[in-house]
Amino acid sequence: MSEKLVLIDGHSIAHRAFYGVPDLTNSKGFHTNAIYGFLNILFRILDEENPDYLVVTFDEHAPTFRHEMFKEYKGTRKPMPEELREQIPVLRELLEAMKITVISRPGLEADDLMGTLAKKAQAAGMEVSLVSGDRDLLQISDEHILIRIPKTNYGKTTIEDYKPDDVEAKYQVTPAQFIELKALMGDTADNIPGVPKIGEKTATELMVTYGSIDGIYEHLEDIGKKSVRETLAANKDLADLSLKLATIKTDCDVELDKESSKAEGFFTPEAYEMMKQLEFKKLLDKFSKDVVSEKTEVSKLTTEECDSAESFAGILEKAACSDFGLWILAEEGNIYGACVCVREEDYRAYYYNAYMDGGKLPEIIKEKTKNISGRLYTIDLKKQFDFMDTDNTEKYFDTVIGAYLLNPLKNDYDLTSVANEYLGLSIAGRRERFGKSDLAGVMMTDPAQAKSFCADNAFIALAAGKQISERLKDSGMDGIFSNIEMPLTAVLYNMEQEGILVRRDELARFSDELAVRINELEKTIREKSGEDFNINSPKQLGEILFEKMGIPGGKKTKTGYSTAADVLEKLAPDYPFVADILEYRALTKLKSTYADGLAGYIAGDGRIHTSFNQTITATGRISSTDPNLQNIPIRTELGSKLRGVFVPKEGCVFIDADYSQIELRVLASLSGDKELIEAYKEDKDIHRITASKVFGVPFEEVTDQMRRNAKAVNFGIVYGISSFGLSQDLSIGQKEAKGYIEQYFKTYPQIKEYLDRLVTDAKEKGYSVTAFGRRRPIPELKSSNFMQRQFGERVAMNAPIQGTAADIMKIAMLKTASALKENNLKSRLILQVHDELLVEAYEDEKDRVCELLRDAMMNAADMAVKLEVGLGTGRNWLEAH
DNA sequence: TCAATCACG
DNA sequence: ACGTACGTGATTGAT
Repeated sequence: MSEKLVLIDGHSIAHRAFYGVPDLTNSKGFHTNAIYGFLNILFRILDEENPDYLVVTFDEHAPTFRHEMFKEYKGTRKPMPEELREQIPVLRELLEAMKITVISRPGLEADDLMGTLAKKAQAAGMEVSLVSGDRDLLQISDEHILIRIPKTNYGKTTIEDYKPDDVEAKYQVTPAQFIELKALMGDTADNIPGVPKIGEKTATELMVTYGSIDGIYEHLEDIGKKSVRETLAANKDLADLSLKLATIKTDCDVELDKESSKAEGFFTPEAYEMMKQLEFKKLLDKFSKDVVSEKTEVSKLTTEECDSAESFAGILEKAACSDFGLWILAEEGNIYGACVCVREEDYRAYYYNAYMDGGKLPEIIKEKTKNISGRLYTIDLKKQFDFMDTDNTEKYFDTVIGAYLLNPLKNDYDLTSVANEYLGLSIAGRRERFGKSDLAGVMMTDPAQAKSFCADNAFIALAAGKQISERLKDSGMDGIFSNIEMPLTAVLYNMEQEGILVRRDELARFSDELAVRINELEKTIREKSGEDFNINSPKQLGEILFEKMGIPGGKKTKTGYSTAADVLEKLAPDYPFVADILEYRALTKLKSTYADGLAGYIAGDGRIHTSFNQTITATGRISSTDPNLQNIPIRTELGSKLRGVFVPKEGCVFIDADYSQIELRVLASLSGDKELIEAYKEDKDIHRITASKVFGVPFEEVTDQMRRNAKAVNFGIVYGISSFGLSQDLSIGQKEAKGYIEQYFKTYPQIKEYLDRLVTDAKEKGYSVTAFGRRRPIPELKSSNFMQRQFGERVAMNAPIQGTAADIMKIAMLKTASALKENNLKSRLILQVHDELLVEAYEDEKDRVCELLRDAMMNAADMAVKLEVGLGTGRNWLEAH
């Protein structure tokens, strides 16, 4: 079989990708969409073609022979936007790292290099595929030269393939004629004034009839259309020039170096490193698959398999005398195996396959990890807790949480990403190894794979964990890691296990009630609009509202009209129809997300078990998913009824405790602002006091409007205020908003100083810090983009405040959990909503729990401003709040 | 898979 | 001249 060569037009493909792939930047604000799109096309071509050789060509900045031929020649491509231009050198660097031959020559365009290489390769008996976004290349198409033109649409790439037959089928001309056709149409040199331009239809007709531009000029008199005839007649020279400029050279001084152009070995560590910087997660997975075999040797891990549960127990017991890795292979409550990893000279892993004999393993693990003298390193501790003791967390080290603390901005802290970041190892993740099959299946079909997966986890937990541990110490975060995050993992695990009881019947009834009103609204909306459309589609709704019904209220979003609530609310008083839409929206939201949505999560025990995620937020808060129980409605009366379906179990009541304005109190404390601290000491309505001070009126004379404004400013301050943001929130002019802010800072001058300091410090360090030492990197502060920098500054002001409040709440949770335990109480923490805790308390423990809860929360941190806690009890969540 | 929307703190 | 409040997650329609 003949050898195959793939040639890629680097500029043209990057260009196409740039416009075809949605805007993409890495966390440093560097645009990456062209590179990303290019690589996608590259890998797709490689997969499809499996070529022997691969060459990428680029244009050079230097003038080409075409410029010499015609001084006003500017090339056929549009000028590049900066976001694309900056990507080209990085792309070339990456290709170099992948050991891909890149050819460019001053004085020649990529087309010419490809044309020459293609024709030469064909002459040497090779099959050639030429990939470009530029149809001019079709002239090169030949018996053994396939032209491939990728089109990137909506993120999907399709490739049009052209052999000479295909060119003829589509354009009715041969490849050789094709370029004459393009020249005739004038679009190969459209920046040259005076070049004749003939429409595609006419041009094709002429080419088909006369075969070439020369042929056309020979029969100029025969051309029927006067305008066409005259255009051509007037510009013969320029038509010839246009053709010359568009003709691709096939005789450049360039040769294919077979040795260096071999299409193999792209997956180098250097390339991996670059892709990591670019944050191409999907492509990294592709890489790790290919690099994994070579890398595991470097890791020097040897794995032994224990032949009995007893021998595994012995090894675990011995390992637990010093630091060791432990990872349990389990799924949905079933345990399939476990692996211990220790560091002797190299890393040694001991695996036990418990598939046939799972019964003993949980006991062994519980018993042997009870009193360990070293530290137990693992990955994703919360999931491992099904088979581990939740009590002695001070001995545990979860690499996932550690890696999160070191950089809370990442998306993943899994095996693959931690191994790569802290050890430079490429370790395949679960999906890559097992796909979607469940562990039960893997244990049967490929137990060796299960073993190596389990061993890798134990190994990486230990090896990466040591690195992470060091870095935590260096950054002063070992304290929050060991004293807050690790014990908190156990608390969260227990909360998830507890779950919360939900009245399924009430939920269904509420859903039915909503359905009735929704149907009515649907009918009214259709009648009033005279149209049968999908009200849930913002696109369709926007068209009905602003086009068909002619309601004023211009465009906003990229895709069309904004129909967001804040826009519609301004229209609602004048248009009852809009008010109907708003009500419809509110009700369908309640029904789909909450009434119906929550019902789907009720487990066999009648309770909803959410997941509390400890490694998601940038600020240190926890988040809740599947379902999210941190956004259950409360702000509207109708919505708040949903809280009524969350109830304590028989014999219990709910105790709800929430911090009063914790973020503002944190701000007052951290800034040390005398006025604000004093205001809090007065123990009166803080927004009213602020209004009184800011607007210079006696406390008693503050109007509701003034209080509202002051409250908005207080919020704004915490978010990293801007006059625009405040003006939007209050629907006032930006000038007026600016005035409020100035007055506020005059009232509380140390707040201003503090916020400025936060920004300065963060700029200097590159990260912000909470009162407890939790860091958040803010790369945006170094951005060349004004918007991004501005965002970075707001983040620098907000993160320490939100983050400190989050730290305090976490401490309060730990205190609460320990206090419940120490007092041998059966009451349990079940929910956390950022500044609120919900406890399912036994009736007879109610008073003690109230006391202990208030105590834990108020004393979680010693602040300049006292932390106030509001307590409530009730037979459901709504009542208790 | 993304954008728009809206629920919460 | 730009075009913004901070932090989340779920549902929907369009692609």
